[in-house]
Amino acid sequence: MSTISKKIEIYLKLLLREAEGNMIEVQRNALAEYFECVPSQINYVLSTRFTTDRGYVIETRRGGGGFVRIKKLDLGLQQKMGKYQIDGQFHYDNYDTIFERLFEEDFLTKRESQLLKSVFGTPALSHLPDKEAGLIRENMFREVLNAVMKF
Amino acid sequence: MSTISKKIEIYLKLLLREAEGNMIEVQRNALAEYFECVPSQINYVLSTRFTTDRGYVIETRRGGGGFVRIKKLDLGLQQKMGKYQIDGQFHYDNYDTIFERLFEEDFLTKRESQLLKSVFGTPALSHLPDKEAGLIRENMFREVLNAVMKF
DNA sequence: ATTTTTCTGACTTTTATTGACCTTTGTCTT
DNA sequence: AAGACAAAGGTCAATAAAAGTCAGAAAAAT
Repeated sequence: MSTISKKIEIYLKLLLREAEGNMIEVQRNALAEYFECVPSQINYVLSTRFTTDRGYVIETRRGGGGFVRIKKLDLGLQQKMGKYQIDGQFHYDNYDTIFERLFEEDFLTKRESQLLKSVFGTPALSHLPDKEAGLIRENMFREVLNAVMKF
Repeated sequence: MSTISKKIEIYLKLLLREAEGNMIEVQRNALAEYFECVPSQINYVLSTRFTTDRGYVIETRRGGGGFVRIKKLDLGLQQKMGKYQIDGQFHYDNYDTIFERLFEEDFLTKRESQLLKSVFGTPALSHLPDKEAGLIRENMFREVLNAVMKF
């Protein structure tokens, strides 16, 4: 039993496989017309099947010349990054080391790791209680991992 | 899909790169005719893409021999960012713009600016009061400038 | 019979395009 | 010098061309 959503999903994934650079651009309205559905169904498909945790990144633009861009991320990278993930119990206390390791493992360039070290460094957060600062660094580090995986 | 506005933007930036002294002079009507659009669309492009925020200065003159002059500012990093520091009120909405600008000005790579945008973004500091978050961003931004200057 | 998933449409927001009308500057006539 | 006209560019509001949101209906799955 194949629903329209399923068909759209399959179609988009086909396009993705055939595309250069794991990336495609479609127009929501055109796609909806092609599949004879309402435009918002495209959003439904995107939000249920092309989610971040499945390794997709969606970017869109409204207005004249608008588009929907779907990027498929490299899962291998995600896996390899997995070991850096903060999962509640664990938290880092030495981010300098982490960023250096990320550099050595080629996830970051030298400059990138320097930049991050300076942002995470003491002066910026020094006026906060240690615990608070630690929490903020954790949150920021999560964002960093996220960003790196999207490269 | 590319819009006319986008094409005009690209064209002007191309001219700028090839021009002496980071400055070009065009005629609004001629440009509009070349791109087969109404003259006021040129103003639209200028006001949405060649803004002060992005480091451009527009001067115009009406009447016979009128022109539109577009200057790309090429100040040092210090001067450019000094502007943001002087008014002090770094509005955090603006950090995206700042990092994009730093990328456009070749102080940061695309990736670096993406990284920084994600670190400065809402999620990382969302649990803090706005004022506190603003202060932290300011401090971190100072560190970023410092690091960039050492590159 | 419920719960979950899919589908739909009304309403919103963002970005781009167009055109009617306005202002400034330069030049030509008288 | 004044006025008329031409040759620029400016403004703003209306419209068009996208995509987003969200709640409720319908269909499918359990």
